Amino acid sequence: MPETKPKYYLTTPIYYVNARPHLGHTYTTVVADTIARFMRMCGYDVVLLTGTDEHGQKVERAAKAAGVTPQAYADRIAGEYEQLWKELDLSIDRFIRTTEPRQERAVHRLLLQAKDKGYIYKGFYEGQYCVFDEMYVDEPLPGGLCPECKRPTEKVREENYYFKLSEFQDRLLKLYEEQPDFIQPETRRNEVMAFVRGGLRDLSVSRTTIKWGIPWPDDEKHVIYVWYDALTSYMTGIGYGDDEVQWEKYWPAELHLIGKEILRFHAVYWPAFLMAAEEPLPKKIFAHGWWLFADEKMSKSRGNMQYPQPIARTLGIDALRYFLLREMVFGQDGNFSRDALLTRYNADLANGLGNLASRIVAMIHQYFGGVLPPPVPEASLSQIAVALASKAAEVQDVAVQYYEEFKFSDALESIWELVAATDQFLTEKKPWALAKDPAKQAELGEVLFAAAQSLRHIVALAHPVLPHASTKIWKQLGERTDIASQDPKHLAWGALRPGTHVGEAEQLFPRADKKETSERIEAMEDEIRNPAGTPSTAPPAATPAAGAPAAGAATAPAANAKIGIEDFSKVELRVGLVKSAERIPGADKILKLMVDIGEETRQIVAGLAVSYTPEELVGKKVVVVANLAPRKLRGVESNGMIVAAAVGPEGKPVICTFAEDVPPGAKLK
RNA sequence: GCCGGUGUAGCUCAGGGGUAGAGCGAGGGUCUCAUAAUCCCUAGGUCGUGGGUUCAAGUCCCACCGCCGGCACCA
Repeated sequence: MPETKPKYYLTTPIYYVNARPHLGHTYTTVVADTIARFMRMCGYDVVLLTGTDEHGQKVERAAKAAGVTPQAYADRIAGEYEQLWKELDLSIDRFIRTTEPRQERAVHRLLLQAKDKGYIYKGFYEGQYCVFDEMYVDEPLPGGLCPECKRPTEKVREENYYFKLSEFQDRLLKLYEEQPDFIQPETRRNEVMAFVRGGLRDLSVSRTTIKWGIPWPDDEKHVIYVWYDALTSYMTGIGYGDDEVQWEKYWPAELHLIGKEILRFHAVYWPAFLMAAEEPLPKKIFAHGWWLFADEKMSKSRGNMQYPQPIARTLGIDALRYFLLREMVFGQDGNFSRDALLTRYNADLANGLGNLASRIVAMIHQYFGGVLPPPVPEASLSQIAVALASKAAEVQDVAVQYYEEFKFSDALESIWELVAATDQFLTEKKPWALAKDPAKQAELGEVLFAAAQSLRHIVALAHPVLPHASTKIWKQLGERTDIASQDPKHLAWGALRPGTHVGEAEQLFPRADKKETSERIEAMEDEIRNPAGTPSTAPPAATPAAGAPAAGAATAPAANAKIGIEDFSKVELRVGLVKSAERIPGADKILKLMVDIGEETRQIVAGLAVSYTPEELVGKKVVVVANLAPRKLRGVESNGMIVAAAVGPEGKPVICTFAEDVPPGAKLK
């Protein structure tokens, strides 16, 4: 027994808890999970770490806005992360929270190691400070404006501890040169090198303006800089300062997977911190790109936050994973759209893999009573089966190579070449025709065996990306072995065992009606973005064209909590008279209404089309939520909401109207 | 502003001196085992613009335009 499995330690970022987990976090973690699964299949002893970074100014402030303690706030968001990873069934081995006691011990230890070597000193930070954003501003022009909020800045002098980053310039450059793949992709490496060549200033690694953090050892006025804290958690998570055996075994990390926005911290500060403490350096930092939405970065202020749950719950976890890995070239930015998601889903998963599995399994049932036909002796493989077998071998090599290079989209593309080749193979060999001729039973068996074999290759190779669907198909083929322990480099053609019973054909990826599914996903997203009963925290109509709550948006609502009259009075309800109503092209559930609410006529988009025709609504008196922040639905701006009862299992809307005549604009209380 | 990248079929992109490619979408046809799935055929695109080098340029050089990223303490 090989007890000396090589180890492979990889990390996602330790996510900052000032935001709820969204598609971006999900992407990184899904990539990490895919690599972890692949490496496990290849025989590595894999540890995948993720976690939450819970200290710092922004958390302190968000907690204050939510009216809870920072710890309570962090607990809530950290819980959301843990719950999401669980829902997505990610193979996470360790979860670290920076507010755990072991983290403080670890951070102190790493810091003191650096301090003992003389890399930490006390100094003064002096510069223009923005009180509102609580941050120092570059280019300390006295009286200059804050680039973030455009408010005047003040000159501030703060006592800080410093890290002698300036001493590491040469050592860092040497690292990047000697280990060219330390930073990937290459453009990122170039950026970092240019940055480091430009000279490094010492880094202040403590703050006195914040309370929420790990206290400086023996100087309680100071709190340790969040990045020093967060980066150290990669070590804490595997036992640094806590479990020496684990620590010795797994450190250094083979891979830190990050988003490009936090590259510098990982590629410059982190190795410097480790050099200072004389600890081994991680092997590789890989910075991936962002998901863009209509070419915009996802952000709360743009109101285009995208969450993974609606996709996972409508199309399945594997479909979400497939899309994320197939659509984005790893390392570059990618565009997310629901349309692209559904196109990929239908084309590749439903029509492609799902249909292929279904036709093969169905034919084995139909023609062989569900018992896998006997294998083909190598020598008698027909020409076409030989071609298919060699295609499978080729795809295997290519896909493995791509996985190793983290080129997931290429890996999947090549695996899908085998899907297409197998479909072609069936089209050419026509097993349904062979089945009609009793003399061709053996040939029929060969064809189906070869097709089943090819499918086995496909799902084994796709397993890191599609862990659930691949396992189901694996079992449908009568495999008793564990797909997760197949070595993708050594898949044997002909390894299927004949005579075993194949499972029932199951539709793993039912074709999705684009329009209907898209609307379902959108509705679920709205629900996550603006959970029912959450008063919008956005200032009334202050932000243009955005429906997302502003600061403190991470506030999750306490479910069904009682509210006081003062909360209710925040909602402005008015009588509205529907002046006109029309359908919106491409949307069959919502209508665009013009509603007279007294002093003005508002454009409101309402989800009433399933219950009412536009004609029915015109002239109706309705209840309007008048002070709702504007938002866009299907590209059409909506400035308010029509109150309606949700009836029946589908929640069909029934509008609320008045028994007696009321003037438009009258307030409800 | 400086540095780097990028601009190719409706969409996403590959191709880096020698008669323009793939996937998806769309149109037509085919089979019927299968999820109205599969398979086959159909893209004539000034390869951002203008110069240049060359027998020959998406492919090399120069300039310009558009877009993206980086240019330190924001996770």
